[in-house]
Amino acid sequence: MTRPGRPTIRDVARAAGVSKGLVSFALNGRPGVADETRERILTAARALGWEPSHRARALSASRAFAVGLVIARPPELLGADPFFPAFIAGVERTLSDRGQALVLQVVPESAEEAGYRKLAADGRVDGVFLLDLRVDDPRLALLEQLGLPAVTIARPMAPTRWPALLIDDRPGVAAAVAHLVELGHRRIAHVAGPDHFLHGRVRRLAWERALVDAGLPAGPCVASDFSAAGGAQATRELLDRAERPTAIVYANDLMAIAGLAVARELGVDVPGQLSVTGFDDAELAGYVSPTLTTVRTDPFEWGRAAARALLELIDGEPVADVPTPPARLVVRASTAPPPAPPAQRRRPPAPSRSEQT
Amino acid sequence: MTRPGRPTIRDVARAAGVSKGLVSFALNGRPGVADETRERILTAARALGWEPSHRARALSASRAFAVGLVIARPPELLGADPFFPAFIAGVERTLSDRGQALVLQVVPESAEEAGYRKLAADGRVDGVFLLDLRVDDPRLALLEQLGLPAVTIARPMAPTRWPALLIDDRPGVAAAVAHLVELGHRRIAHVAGPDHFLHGRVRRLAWERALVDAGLPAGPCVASDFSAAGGAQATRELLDRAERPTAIVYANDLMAIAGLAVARELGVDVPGQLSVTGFDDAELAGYVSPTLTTVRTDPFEWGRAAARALLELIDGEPVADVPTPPARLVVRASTAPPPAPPAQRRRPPAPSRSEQT
DNA sequence: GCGAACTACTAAACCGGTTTAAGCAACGGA
DNA sequence: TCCGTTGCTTAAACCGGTTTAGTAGTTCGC
Repeated sequence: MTRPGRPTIRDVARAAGVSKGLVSFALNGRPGVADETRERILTAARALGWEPSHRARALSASRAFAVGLVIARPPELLGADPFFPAFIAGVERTLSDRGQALVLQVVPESAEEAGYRKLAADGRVDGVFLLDLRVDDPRLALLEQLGLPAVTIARPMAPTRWPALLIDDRPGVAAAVAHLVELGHRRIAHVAGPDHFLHGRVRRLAWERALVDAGLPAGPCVASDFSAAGGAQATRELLDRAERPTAIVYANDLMAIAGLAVARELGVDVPGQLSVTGFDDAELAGYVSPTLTTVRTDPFEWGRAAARALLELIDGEPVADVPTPPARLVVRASTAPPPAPPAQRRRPPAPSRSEQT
Repeated sequence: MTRPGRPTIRDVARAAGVSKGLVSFALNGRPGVADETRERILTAARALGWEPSHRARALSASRAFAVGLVIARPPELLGADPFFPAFIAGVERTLSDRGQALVLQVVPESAEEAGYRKLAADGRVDGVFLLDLRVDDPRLALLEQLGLPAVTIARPMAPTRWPALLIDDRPGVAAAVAHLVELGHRRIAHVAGPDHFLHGRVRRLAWERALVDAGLPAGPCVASDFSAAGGAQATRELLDRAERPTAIVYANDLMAIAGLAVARELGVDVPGQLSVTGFDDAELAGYVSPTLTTVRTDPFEWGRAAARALLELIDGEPVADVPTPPARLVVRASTAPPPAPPAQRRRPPAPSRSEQT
């Protein structure tokens, strides 16, 4: 009498002439099983085409064998951000080797907390990634309260019990500013991301710091929102000012590309009259006109590394913060020396600080 | 003695003074439970803060309460495509109300089949979405063989047992071509997606058909790959030809935007000398220069509808193909009348066919 | 020659739900 | 008065693994 459906551990046990428990032992490579018996069991399992039921294992082990990702951005913003797909692909690269799955939640911003609560309550995942960190991020306390292991993408301001992926945007921004300074720019503006996002703030502070390091006065900064619409609006604002900047450092490529279009509409030549840098190195960055000087990051690698750390954490191993390779400035055609000043207000080149990385 | 951890159905049963089974009955609203008792059970459950273990339920019901999505595109391509995040967000909107989760797999193209096999073998999901349909898609047979319910996004060429989300790109492309024809264009080229992708082929055929309908000769077509690099390359090829097209219909926005940059590099004014249309209406489409005339689709709504259909299918209900609202042409600044021909080769306006939608 | 220790294995409990079969009480009909 | 229903409830099996406790049979030490 053939029972329909997938074979279970019972069928294997019967076929090998042993008990269920022993099959489990043999499969999990535990000691106390005679070599000859283990071989017989594995052969029987293979012959039946048995693989253990993930669901049964999840129940008895009280583990989900999955990790979660809650995304609380509006879809428009997601759609243009090259970060996510690459990050997720990297995560999968690690997960797939280890029989783990990725559970994704895309929720309205208002439902973010509920998203994590639900993943935890349902026991859908054993841990989560914390993306788009905010200043004083309330999710850190939430996850601690929920007892849900997490790896933070970038290091939060307040110390936490969770390991962090050490992403440092500062050298990238610093390199962009240094590049502009080297070209001769002195009025270097910034179009920032929201200041409550850690990466928004960090990039802004890095820009500020780089100006100081170059001995330049503080430059104009417009807070924006990482969106194309926001980038366009911010650019218009900067170019409307009496004293126009000769260069704009954008906090991401999407805003920078929108900025290119605005400059063009206003008849401001890039890079002739205005230099522009982005951040991310999205695919389009190399295919707009002029091609965009930007900072290249490696979200795929981040995903791999973050997933590895999270799985180790879930396994109870002690996990330290994970370093990542530094970002690299990619110089293209959107940056050039500033236009010669209309009135020759000559000043000596930037004082103090002689070196730049 | 307080037992640690989450309360289980046992605890609720004990608190309400009934058996486990009755708690299950009460919770699932099954008949045969006295009203007074049901109330008592629900009260006890609420007091204990109990919610049923998803894992236990999954085991005994042989259901995962989750659906899957396997994405086999290279991450660069994903990153610039506004389709996915919006589609996924729409899927979630449906899922989250019903206690379902989304399991995502991003795999190398070579591992696509393995991705589905694994989702099925692990019992991680009860059904999947089939995206990026190909001509003679082998996954249709695979899923049938695996017994994994599916909803196809767009209707496959060969009939299947799976319901399809009826997405018709043709009216969108037709509207774009009609718009160009109305402006006076007669040499309308196409930069196509890969022809083995259904949406690549469908858009190309729709373009061909629209030319015929307008009484125009077949136009030049360059097969490309939906990427910015591909779009740029294809554009260069078209603009290098002896007889340049006066308009190019691109199969997606990403290629169109890359095309704009190429035109600019070559000194071809858009829309003065060349009109350009895209497909998708990505966020950036409204923020490049010139702003892009394109076809707006609604992937969020598609996600909602597809998820609804898939859940019904999984529940064993008969599911018909799901209609979707038609795409809409969004006219912006990248289209205009063609330049006056250098040599006045006068011909009467397009014959036959008088109406266009 | 007897208990201790070890090896190889089995039986049964367990994870936390759902579902089936059975039990009990009250009720209606003949 | 007895039987057949109907309504409510319980006990137990079940999903398919993991894990613990326990049992034979050997080997070792003294």
